[in-house]
Amino acid sequence: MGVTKTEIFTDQQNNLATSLKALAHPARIAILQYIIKQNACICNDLVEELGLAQATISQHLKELKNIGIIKGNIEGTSVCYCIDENVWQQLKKELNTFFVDNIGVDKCC
Amino acid sequence: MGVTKTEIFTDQQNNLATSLKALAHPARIAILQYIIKQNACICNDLVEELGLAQATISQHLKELKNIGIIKGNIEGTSVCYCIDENVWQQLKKELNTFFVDNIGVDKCC
DNA sequence: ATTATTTATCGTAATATTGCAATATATAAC
DNA sequence: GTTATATATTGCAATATTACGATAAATAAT
Repeated sequence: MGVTKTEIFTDQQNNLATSLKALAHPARIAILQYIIKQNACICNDLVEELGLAQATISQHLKELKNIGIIKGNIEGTSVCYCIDENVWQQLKKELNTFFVDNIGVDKCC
Repeated sequence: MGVTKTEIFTDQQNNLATSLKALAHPARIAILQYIIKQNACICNDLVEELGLAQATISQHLKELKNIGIIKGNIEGTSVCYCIDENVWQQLKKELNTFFVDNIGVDKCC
């Protein structure tokens, strides 16, 4: 086959997996780090900063937009991208819930 | 092409992306949640719990083992899997660093 | 109006991922 | 030794991802 069986998992599991998948690429991590450092940026900044083709950067931006973690404001001919604070904090919270502390040591059989 | 250009990113970016990719599948999230709930489990428990083929579960376990977040102790014919506490906490810490708090609101242009 | 700038989309090639049946391996039980 | 049990590996088909050139679309500058 080659297709994930989403129907056998919970919405929470599917959604978290989707969000993590969007972050799980070095270019997209680099994009987010750059946006955070600069507060905001346009696509072309990232093309110069990262050294990937414009089409490739645009595609990565689209994937980040799909999970809502960034949003873009049109400014003349360019688009200004920044972090969506609400989505960012929501994902941070979900990850904190997942990475619960009391796992307890030496519980392996 | 079709292959990630790892050489243009930092080790930190590549490593974080690799770890996140290992978590970014609903089956692997479900596996980790089950191990945490039960403290430990064997492959067959997961086959029954998740309803995926044994070969598929074994493959997912392998990917989780690859990033070190779980480890397996051989117990007779079965293998007992549990969370590797150190790797788990390390990843949690890296994610907390990434999800730094002071992003600041309304910084978009 | 024409030209430059910026981004998005389409098409395509290379590679990776997902899932499973079949099979191999390795220990336990008889 | 044979059989049962549990896991890993191999091979394969279906699908997804990554990257980029070419091109479209939309505004800005001249």
